[in-house]
Amino acid sequence: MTQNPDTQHAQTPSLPAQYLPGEVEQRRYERWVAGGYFRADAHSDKPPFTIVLPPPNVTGSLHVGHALDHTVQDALVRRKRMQGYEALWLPGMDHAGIATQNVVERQLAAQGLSRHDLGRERFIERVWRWKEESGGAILGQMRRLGDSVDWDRERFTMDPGLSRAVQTIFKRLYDDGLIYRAERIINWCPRCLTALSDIEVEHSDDDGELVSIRYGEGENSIVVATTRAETMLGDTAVAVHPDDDRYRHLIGTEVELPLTDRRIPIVADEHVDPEFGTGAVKVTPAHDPNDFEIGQRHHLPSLVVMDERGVITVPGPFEGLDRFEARPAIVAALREQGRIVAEKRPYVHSVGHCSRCKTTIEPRLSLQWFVKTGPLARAAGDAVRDGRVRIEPPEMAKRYFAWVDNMHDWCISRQLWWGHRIPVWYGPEDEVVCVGPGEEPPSGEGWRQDEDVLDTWFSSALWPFSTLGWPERTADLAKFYPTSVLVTGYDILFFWVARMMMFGLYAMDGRQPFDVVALHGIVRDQHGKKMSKSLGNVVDPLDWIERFGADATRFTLARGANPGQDVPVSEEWCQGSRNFCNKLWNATRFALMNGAHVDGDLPAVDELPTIDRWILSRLQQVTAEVDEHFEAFEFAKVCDALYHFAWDDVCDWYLELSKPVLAAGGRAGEIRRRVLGHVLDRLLRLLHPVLPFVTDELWTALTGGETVMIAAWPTAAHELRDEAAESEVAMLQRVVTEIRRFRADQGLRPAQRVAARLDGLADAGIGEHESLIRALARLDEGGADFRASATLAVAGGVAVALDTRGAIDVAAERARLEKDLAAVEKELAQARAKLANPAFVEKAPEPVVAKVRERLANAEADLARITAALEALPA
RNA sequence: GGGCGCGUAGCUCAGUGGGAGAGCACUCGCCUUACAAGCGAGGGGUCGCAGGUUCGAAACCUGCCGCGCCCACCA
Repeated sequence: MTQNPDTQHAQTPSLPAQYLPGEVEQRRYERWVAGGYFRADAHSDKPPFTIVLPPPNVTGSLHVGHALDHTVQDALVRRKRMQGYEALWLPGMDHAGIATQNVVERQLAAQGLSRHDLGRERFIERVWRWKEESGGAILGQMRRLGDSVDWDRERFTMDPGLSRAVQTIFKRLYDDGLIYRAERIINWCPRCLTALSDIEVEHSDDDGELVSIRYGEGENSIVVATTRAETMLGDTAVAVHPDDDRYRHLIGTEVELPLTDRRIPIVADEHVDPEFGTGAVKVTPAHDPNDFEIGQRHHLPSLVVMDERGVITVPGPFEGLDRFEARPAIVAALREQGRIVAEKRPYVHSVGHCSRCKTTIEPRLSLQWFVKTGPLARAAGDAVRDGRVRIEPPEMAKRYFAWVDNMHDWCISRQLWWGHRIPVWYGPEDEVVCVGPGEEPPSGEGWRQDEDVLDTWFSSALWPFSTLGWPERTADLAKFYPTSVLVTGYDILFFWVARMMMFGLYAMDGRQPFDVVALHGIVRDQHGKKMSKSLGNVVDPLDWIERFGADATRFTLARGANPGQDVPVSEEWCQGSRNFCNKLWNATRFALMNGAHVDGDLPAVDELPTIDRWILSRLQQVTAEVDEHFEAFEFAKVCDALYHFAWDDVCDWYLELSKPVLAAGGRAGEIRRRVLGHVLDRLLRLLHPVLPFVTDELWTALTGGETVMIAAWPTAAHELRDEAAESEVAMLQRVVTEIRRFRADQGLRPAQRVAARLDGLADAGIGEHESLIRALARLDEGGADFRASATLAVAGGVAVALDTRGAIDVAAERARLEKDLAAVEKELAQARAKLANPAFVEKAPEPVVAKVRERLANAEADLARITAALEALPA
């Protein structure tokens, strides 16, 4: 790193030349917490703005996806707080039943232990210890990210209060007939040894083989096709379509089931597709959901042929074999009997896997608890349909409807230990008593509580109101429900959002849990690939925070966050964000060194020079854009607008244009100091939601205020919009850029002073800025002795001539002019063609036509100017 | 099988009816006293393909090709 020691000196700036996030972030966060700025007051008069944090699982630490989620929420909350809302961001964590239990079981396994070695009570104690450890790590990460959550209201899904909420709603649903217990086919994980809900099953296309097996003998035999030969031991029928002529004569007869001593009926069922396979289906009601339905319709018995680990239990040669060992063994045995008619391999079909451990799901007949989703799901769909709840982006609503409108009953019992125990007691005479909170469970001989716990999403579904104190009628609930925005990834739309809707509407008497669902995408790597340990492209947010700062990390994520779209990130982009923070740092540092300050009102507009009116006008425009984009959850656009305003307008132009007047001092200098202070003040406020740390550090240094956190959010002042100033500065910028390009083309080094005369500035309306133009383009006053000239292209048909005293590189200049000429001629041809088209002139809106006319005029003027310049070039 | 989305510069993405953009990367020149984590200038795209609508299409419609995701009781 080259650094001129002389530049480090003199003014003894109070701020170092580089932004060093580490120390600043820690100090700032402690002050925010100590100042109580994160605390929300349920009794204030301010309008509420509420976000409940989607509770992270206590399974480890936060990943970069959480960092995105938190950044978005923090930005929303910080802005609303500045806007004067009573802003509550409520933090907490999820006990994450099966996921957490698996983590702890893996830890035990490493010591050669299983949960059964410890027993239920000691195992749960062990999980609680892990929860403290993991939870503590997560809280630390949230602080590092800068989350402005109300720590006094932190919740955990297994807190006593939230557990009461679980019991309360369970009891209420049970009494309303919306929770029931039944023997059904459920998704069973033979490794986790628990039932799973439909959405905890991931389907993938796996290779299998479809074998055709002849059941029965001779004329009355029938051939069935299956991918799961091992389940044939549990077959209790063969089904064919009632209209299938091939099999009509067999309906009502029985066939011998091979490898067993049983005979099974052939039944007719509409469900069978005559086109598929042989058109005859083996029916195994205990091991296939469709077959179960067929079995119900035809009163078939259900034979369970496997235990909970997927091991065959039918006495005989296959007993004790795992289901995947049994399959080839049974096929081999059948082949020996000459019963395998055809095999098709590989046959790709969809197979369900446990979302936690990837084990192949075994559909299994078992007695479980269910939520009857029909009425709840209908209400959840209607709330979105009638506009009470808005889903952003709206396209995602389609997915939501597709799901809530086709929802099966929800299996909520889990054969786990970590979670909310099902509040149901069974009596000695098979009595069933659902026990509400505060009620005494039945006691006495033979009574026992259900061993199972609830699906972890059952308690998550209560999160927007259980965290506010429900079922008590708390001040929090009155003030902060419904919550304002739910921010989460589209990947848990079904898992969580739909279920919060169902339970929220049910428990809160039809009041929705949130007004808006703002969905973001998944964080991916710089090539759009999903992050995974095996690809080695996982980003640890703490790593980035350490190296680039929390603000840079947040900015990188927010900058990629288009609604509902995945967010690609990379280390280089985070570096870029860090650089942006540093840019802000140095801009403010420059301003402070030059005496910029914030006090009182701005000078009257008519007293302001063009340059100030221009930057103030741009500021209003950006303020309006930022507000618009915030309201639309367009965080990428919020970041983009502020990035370009800060870097391009403020740093590259406004500060550069200000250097002469700041150096000169006087009244003009004083005005500039105040406007500069004002612009930075507002810019830092606008950036604060996304970049909380660096903006607070700079804003307090600039203004002497307490914290930018509670500074008022800027509103756009339309009276400060000034199109004349904007176009004047645009012209100035074009002239400066043209001269710089000429210099670059001519190989004139920046340090090389060039004496030159500028003509045409007054015609371009920027005559008063000549000295500024000279300063930015590094041109000295020219003498009379010009030997070469270059004429610069400028909009509006105005040419500004620049004559240099020294000889120029004629070839280079000619080449450039010829290139410009070609471009202008093309432009000219296009504009002429358009205007020559009567249909265009007639039908196109007037402003469009006017614009083309203007383009034509400009092009004509440019053509003349360039031609003249070419002719003026020495041969 | 059903549904959704995407295809724009080397990479990642904005742009939804009127002169092709940004960040990063790249080339050239610079320590020009806020910032080399910087400054200035520049190169680079028949907007997936083919039709259609329109005075005008990257944008709207249809089809095709390619990619991704979600859902599903495909024996």
